[in-house]
Amino acid sequence: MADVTIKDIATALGMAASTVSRALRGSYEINEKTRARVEEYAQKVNYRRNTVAQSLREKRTRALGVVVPEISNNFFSEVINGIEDEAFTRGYQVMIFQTHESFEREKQTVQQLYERRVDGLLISLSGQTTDIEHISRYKKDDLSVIYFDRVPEDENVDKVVVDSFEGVYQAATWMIQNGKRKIALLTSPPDIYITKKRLAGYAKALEDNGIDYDEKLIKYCGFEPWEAHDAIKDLVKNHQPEGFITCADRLTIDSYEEFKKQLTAGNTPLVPFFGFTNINVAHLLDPPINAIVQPAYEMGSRAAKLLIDKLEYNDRKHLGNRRTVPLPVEEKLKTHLVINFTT
Amino acid sequence: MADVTIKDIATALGMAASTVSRALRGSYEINEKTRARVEEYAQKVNYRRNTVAQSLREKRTRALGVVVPEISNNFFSEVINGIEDEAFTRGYQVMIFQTHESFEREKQTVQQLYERRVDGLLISLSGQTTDIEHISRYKKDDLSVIYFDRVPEDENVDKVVVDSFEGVYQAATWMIQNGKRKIALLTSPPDIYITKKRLAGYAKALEDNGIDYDEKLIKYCGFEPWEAHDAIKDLVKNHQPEGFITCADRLTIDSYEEFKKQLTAGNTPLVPFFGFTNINVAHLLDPPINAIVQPAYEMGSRAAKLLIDKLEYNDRKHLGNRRTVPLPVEEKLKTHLVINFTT
DNA sequence: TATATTTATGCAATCGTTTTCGTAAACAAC
DNA sequence: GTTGTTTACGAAAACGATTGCATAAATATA
Repeated sequence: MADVTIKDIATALGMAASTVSRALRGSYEINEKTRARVEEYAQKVNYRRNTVAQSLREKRTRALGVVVPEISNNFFSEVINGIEDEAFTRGYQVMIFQTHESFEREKQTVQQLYERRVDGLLISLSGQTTDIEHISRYKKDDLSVIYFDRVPEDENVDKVVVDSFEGVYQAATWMIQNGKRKIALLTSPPDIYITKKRLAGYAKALEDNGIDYDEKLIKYCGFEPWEAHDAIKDLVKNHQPEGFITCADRLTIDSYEEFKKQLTAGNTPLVPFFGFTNINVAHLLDPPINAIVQPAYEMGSRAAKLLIDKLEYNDRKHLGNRRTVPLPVEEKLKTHLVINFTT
Repeated sequence: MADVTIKDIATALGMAASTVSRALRGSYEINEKTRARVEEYAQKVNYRRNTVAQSLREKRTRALGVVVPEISNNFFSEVINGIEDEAFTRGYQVMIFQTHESFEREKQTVQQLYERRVDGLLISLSGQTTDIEHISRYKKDDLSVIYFDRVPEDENVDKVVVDSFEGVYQAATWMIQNGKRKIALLTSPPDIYITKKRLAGYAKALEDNGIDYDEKLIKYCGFEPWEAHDAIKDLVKNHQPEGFITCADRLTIDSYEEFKKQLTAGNTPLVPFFGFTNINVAHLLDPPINAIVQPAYEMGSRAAKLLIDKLEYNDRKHLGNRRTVPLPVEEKLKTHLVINFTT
């Protein structure tokens, strides 16, 4: 049978659709008895409101779009977890999409999300994305956006990030305190914003401890496993680092894999290995891996909270309160070290 | 500025909304010149169709609902990956929700999804779910459903599962071929459908090799880590198994953790450890873990394909072709063993 | 030239809800 | 008993896109 609509209920009960609508949403101007009748009947015929119609009418969907490079990545799935929880408790629903690191797909996805009229967007940019015209072309009134993790450099957008400077600084400092001076750093491509932060944290730790910065210990890698493998091979062969720091979830696994291979082959001594990683089995690896853990869940829930707050603020502004445009927010979350490997 | 609508374009170009609509969707009955004018103008004013309105009118959303216990679980995120890819290429979008193993939340979520008028639903049941009235109460015409992984026993529903009987059978057989006879099995609670399958596979492998079935080597665990920990402790202390097989992703990690602890403490010899797991670092663990790998990505894409095929079949039926009700489908996917540990 | 047929477009209803604006009926105030 | 006020509800117009039906203009046929 087709769905039962508000109109059906109205006819059945001999009243107007508007009355049923009001009764169902508990309007104060409906008589208690009428409300009870409507509710009872609605229950009986298993009425379910049609959110599509409601969204059209109200010009809002109570849906949020989430765009990430890859869902099956511990970090992102934890972030999504956080987003979903916050959204759920605030009565929003979440549509999730992945770009597979493709700019084209990101562009398409954002457009589709806009066409679906999601109320807001939470996005972590693809590896290929260099500018955000494809996102910012939508008016802020039409689509609120919060960036997280992989954010644009742009000053005028809201974002939630991790303090990578601090994270790398801490990891490098730990290395140095444990007597290591030749510390290899594997990180993302050089022109990305976040790469610069990481490099700066690394450099600062060295500087603070009077160690010379050696360009040859730095490797820039993309998303292909072989890039990490090659980097490790080269480092081991030509520079024999006394410790490794890797700066992304995938990168960490890929380099660790090769590192372990080199270790087993006897090409490198057992040295500490630090990774920006959220894998939940870091302590079960052998040799264990030290982790710079990003508060992924929290990043998600904070970003979602920020977005929803913004949406509800936007709503309020229509009530005629004078509008003070809120400044762009940048939330910076702290990483923490998990030491599984001790020298 | 508010969105530009089809009507806006119509007024601007001095034509009717219907003409614009037809031009935009490339109807054959629109003059080439008119179409070009409309398209050019639409482009210019950055027109985006409003999917909400379209969905209301067409009575379909081209959205699929996905409900899983937990997103941040390698298995499920891989499944989602598969779903999303298939859906994307077929022009559907995906809304993802998690139940956190709660029946109440599952019920709420399914209802919300229905109210949103998703065209179909892909669901893996929560740990607390024992019957599916909360799902099947929606008429099949209104909401097509495909179950995957954690499916109901019901014969009348479509599902995609893994051949757990075979998976466990193979793992147990491998153990036996490697000279192990006292094989511990850690699995899900006893009354669940899938548990029975797993037990049967285990029992059959023993039987085929003339080994007695020992009830004491079987442990049933829920989702709490301590349950796995306790199970391992007890097994090690009282039965000294010559091998372990665990039957779920979480369970595998939790038991392996305790197993490793016991191993380090010298309470158990180094014996093979088999897990139903999709973690991508199984080979990097020490001792390495043998995996019964489930084709998670494929499970997702198959389920999505099944669902979309069904939806499009349902559409066709309105064209008046005589309707043959398709029988419920059960697709059974093969697991495969990944041997990282050799005796 | 009158009629039939295409071709290209407009009109208006529809999808299911919400909401603004009325307005009868009931009640209160004087 | 006339004039306000509530109270409770109905009528109708949105929201934006699609589509069946009607029709004017252009072309073809007789």
